[in-house]
Parts: sequence; C-alpha cells; structure tokens
Amino acid sequence: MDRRQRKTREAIFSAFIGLLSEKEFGQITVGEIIEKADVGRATFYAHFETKDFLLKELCEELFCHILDASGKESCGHSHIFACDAPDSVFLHLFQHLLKNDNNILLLLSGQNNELFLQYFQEKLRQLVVDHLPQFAQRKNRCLPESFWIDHIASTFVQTLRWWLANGMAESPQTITEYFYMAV
Amino acid sequence: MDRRQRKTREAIFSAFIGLLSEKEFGQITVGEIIEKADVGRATFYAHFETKDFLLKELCEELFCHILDASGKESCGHSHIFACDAPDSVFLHLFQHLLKNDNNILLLLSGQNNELFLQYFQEKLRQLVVDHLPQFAQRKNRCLPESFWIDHIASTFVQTLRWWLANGMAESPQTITEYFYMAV
DNA sequence: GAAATTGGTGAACAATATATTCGGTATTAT
DNA sequence: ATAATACCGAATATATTGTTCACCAATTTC
Repeated sequence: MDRRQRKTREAIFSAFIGLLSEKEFGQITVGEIIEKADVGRATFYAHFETKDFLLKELCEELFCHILDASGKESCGHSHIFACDAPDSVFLHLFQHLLKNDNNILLLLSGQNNELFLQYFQEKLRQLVVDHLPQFAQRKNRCLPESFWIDHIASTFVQTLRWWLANGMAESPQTITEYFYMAV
Repeated sequence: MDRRQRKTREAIFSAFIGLLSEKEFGQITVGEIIEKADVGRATFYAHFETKDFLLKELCEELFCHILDASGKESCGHSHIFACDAPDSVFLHLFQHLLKNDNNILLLLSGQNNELFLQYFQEKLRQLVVDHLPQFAQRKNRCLPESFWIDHIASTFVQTLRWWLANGMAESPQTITEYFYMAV
C-alpha cells in the first residue's frame, strides 16, 4: 500500500478516535473529521464510503488486533477450569486492554462505549468457541451450547464494562477471578 | 391531556415503531415520521424536541409499563432461590414480553434491537436491586455487590436476546430456568 | 352555545451536512 | 524519466434539520 494512503488512513483514524472520545458518533460530521485529519474532502470519500463504514473498519482493526494477540497464544490446551490459570486467554485480554494500544480504553469507556462494547462482544464470541473446553462446568450440560457461548461472551463484556466504570481499580488478575466466578 | 394531543402523540409513536422495524434509527428522518404519522412538521416539533427525545420517551413508555406490571407484584417476599418459583418476577417478565403489547417484540428483535435491549438493561438494574434477596447464593459473597447486580441484569438481557434470536421456541418457564441456571 | 384557549396545518426559510465531480498538483513506483 | 496513482480544494446538487408565522379547527370554560 502506498505510503500516502497509509498516512491518510492513519490521520483519518486518529482524528476520528479523538472526536469519538469527545462527542457522540451521531454528532460527528465528515467536515470535522477531515479538518482534524487535515485531508481533503474528496480524499476522505476515496478511502471510506461513508462515516459508518469508517466506524466499521476502525472496529475491525482494533478488535482483530487485540483478539488475535490474545487468542492465538494459549489455544487448544484443553485446560481444566481454574481461577488463577496463568495462561488464561481472558487474563491475557484484560492485561492487553490495560496496555491501551491505539487508545482503545478511551473508546471503550467514553461516550460511545456501547457502540464498541457491542462490537467487541460479537468478535469475542468466536474466541469463546475456540476456548470452550476451559469452561467445562456442571451447569453447561443442562443448557444449549449456543446459549452457553453467548453467556460467556456477554459476561466478559459486562465484567469489562464494570471494570471500566469503576476506574479499573482492580488488577487484571482480580478482574479475571471475578469473571470466572460470575460465568 | 387533550384528545388531539393524545391522537397526535400516538400517531407519531406508531409511525416511529413501524419505521424502527424497517430500518436503522440513524437512517430514519423526521420527514418520514411525519409523513407516515400524517401530521404537520411543526406539530412534530411541538411534541418532541428532537428525534432522540422521541426515542427516549418511547423507551420510557414501553419499559416503565412492562417493568411496573411485573415488578410490583411479588416484591419483598425474600424467597429462597428456586428455579421453578411460581411467582418469580423474571418469569413474569418473560411471560409479559410474550404477550407483545405495543409490538415490543418487533423492537427488541428488529434491526434496532441493541438500542432497546441496552435501555432495557438500564431499567432492569433497579428491578434487580429490589429483588436481590432472591439471589442469595454462595458466589455473590465473594464479589462486589454492584458487580453482582450488573451481572444479573446483563444475564437477563442476554437470555432474552438468545430467546428472541432463536424464535422464542422455548416456553417462558424453560427460559426462566435457563436464566436462573446461568446467573 | 358563545367566547376564549389550545392544538394542528402547511408552506417557507436559514442553516447545516452529505456525497460527487473535476482540473490541477505532488508523490511514488518502475 | 515516465507513467500511474493519490491528494487537493473548490464548486455543486441534494437532503435534513429545526424554526417561524398566519390561519384554521377542536376543546374547554363560563
């Protein structure tokens, strides 16, 4: 990809993230984005069909990055469930989030948090499927598998939501324990 | 309230619900709403400051109705937890939803479902607080109370989401059991 | 039932936002 | 060097929002 393209794309993403942490998605205009990114109007539309597509591509980039990083490491080990399993994917996820690459925390806890958390939950579902053996408990035998998978993804996001809302006072280890206790 | 006001308000709500089940909230214009409701432009703005306020008032009306109906009945009994408790508030909720007053199911399962489910979860939180004694389990002793409350509300909405996505094939009793098992 | 109050109409309007076009310029790759 | 590509920026058509105002109709009050 052309260096100019990369720089433009990055400038737009960066400006967009800045705006998303200031105001609601619906209130952000293309005019503001291109002004902050300092690119021409036509250039914006050459990269993104609409503002919604920009959001979608941003989500893909953010979450694919974080999920790939945490997901590929400790996969398929088929562990027995344990609160303090040192190689828990979910512990990795919480730790990775804390590092705040790409200002992801700004987005997940800002005004548009639900937008991103919802998207995150969708992406998370696949990760849960890959690591299902970790959750070999009694109660999931009585429940449909799809229900069980949704529940784990949902509980993870809810735990994250709570963590963020409370200023991330707890350590990733503690939050992971909370998560495993709730699920 | 004047009958004219009631009729106008009802016409706008009804048109809005119809549109919400067809297309995304962001794509709906005031022009479409007033055309479908067959009211003047000035009339719309006399009733609702903006499209967002219209949404907010619709949510209030829908969820206050359904939560009041289910909530006030079996409150403060301080039951021991039981999957098949005949007077569970949550069973009442699932049953009430199934009746589909005001086409609430159309909204909760349509394109804008996340919008409403999110709002529902907020409202639900208070109901959970009122009925917390029902959930006297071992594990909630180890977890912060606010975490626990969020988790119950979140799990209820997730259960509802799953039920809707699977065509509501299960009975309210079965779904309530799923919910109690997951939480 | 007449008068006063309130609500609705519809068209016009300014302000703002979207998405496209196009000739010209700068950068990159070969 | 040259061809291809990306960016610029201003102009433009179109669409949406939210307000105003004079006029008409329904409702309430006495």
